[in-house]
Amino acid sequence: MFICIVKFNQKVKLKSKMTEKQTEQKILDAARKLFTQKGMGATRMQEIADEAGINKALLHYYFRSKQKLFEQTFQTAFAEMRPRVQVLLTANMSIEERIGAFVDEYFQMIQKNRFLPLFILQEVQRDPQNLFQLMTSAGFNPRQIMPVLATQMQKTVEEVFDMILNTIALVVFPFIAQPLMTHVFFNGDQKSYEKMLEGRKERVTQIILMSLEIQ
Amino acid sequence: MFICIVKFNQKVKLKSKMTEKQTEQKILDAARKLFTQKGMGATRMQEIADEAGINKALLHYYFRSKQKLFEQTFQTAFAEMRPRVQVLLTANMSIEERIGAFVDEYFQMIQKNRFLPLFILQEVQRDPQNLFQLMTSAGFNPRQIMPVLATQMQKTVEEVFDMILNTIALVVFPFIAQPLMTHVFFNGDQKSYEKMLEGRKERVTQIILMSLEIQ
DNA sequence: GTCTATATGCAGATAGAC
DNA sequence: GTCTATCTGCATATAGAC
Repeated sequence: MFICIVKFNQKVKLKSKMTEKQTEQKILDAARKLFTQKGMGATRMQEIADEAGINKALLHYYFRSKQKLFEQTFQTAFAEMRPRVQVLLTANMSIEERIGAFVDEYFQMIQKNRFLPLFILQEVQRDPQNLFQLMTSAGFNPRQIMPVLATQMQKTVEEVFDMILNTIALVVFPFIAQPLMTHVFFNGDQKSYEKMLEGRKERVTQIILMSLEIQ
Repeated sequence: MFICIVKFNQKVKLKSKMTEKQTEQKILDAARKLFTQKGMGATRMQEIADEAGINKALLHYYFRSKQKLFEQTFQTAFAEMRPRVQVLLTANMSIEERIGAFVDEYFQMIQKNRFLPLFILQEVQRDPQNLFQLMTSAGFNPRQIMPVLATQMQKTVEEVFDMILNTIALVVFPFIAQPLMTHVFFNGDQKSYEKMLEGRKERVTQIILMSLEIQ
């Protein structure tokens, strides 16, 4: 009798655990897709359920509330972009190579998460406290890199900050403005827009390197 | 008797017309402030009413629906940024001066409408068709400037497009990313961030002019 | 774990008094 | 024109069967 119960429990636990993982992941994928595309405020739980191919009630079973689902989704997304940025800025290369590599990696990351930047900017507007808290608990804190880079590059902190700002602006903006640019300048033809951006990675790197010689 | 009625009507009309203008303007100001800060989806009619110091029902009296209020608000905001951009690109100056003037004017415009860019980018995501229609009916169509500029500057259309994209990115991005940048790099101190941006107008102009000599 | 059915609350919109 | 009170619908969240 005792053995029987144990076996039963094990079986159930095993099965349920696998299903759990699958369903949970499906939900997170769906949530991420929709949250990043439309922002938290405009995304409906029903849409997430449909996208995940499950029932609305299951969302609450797994994540209790929309807010909690959002936080978990965001933390995952945010964790993905954290290590790359940091590692590159402390890698063992010349400044020029590191800038090139940084632009390169940053470009790739944004390309894989096209909606992430606008999503973050949106959420910062909507609920700054919440987002900053999430950032902190995700271990995102690139503040300290500025003085380190400054001494390594023999530049002032102001110049380094300017460089970082310019780099991010030139890399990120084409993606967040893509639908607008496509419509305004290419009559809605996305292919033309993307063709126009070919080789942009190299051009941006060149611009950043040149900008360092201005002062 | 007849005269009496006329006088009465005139008086009422006069009074109501003045009130109308005041109230309507108060609503539009409140709506613009909130829509541009939080986007249409996250802004509540109640919030707009509170901000305008009037009742929720009055919003519907003046603008029938939230959608209509939004459209009217947006058209006003959009009309403000249209003429500046166009005029500058056809002004009678050297290319260098025109780029400097363009950056200058664009900077000032964004500074006066800090939330407009992110607002536009958000709405493009949320409802592209609607926004593009509003843009068209606001007379915004800078597409034709690219080939004109290209011949004047003796550059390819691709190079001109790149220049425009870079300019907008470098000017606009610091504003849309301001809350994030302020928090991440300046520990929430907005003054420090803005101090860091001093003289940015000139630096951006320099970068753009230098970038033209790359190819 | 997953579903259907339902409760709860809120936001947009309307009715009607003044 | 402006208000209070109310309707309607939708979105989050819960209860409970399987």
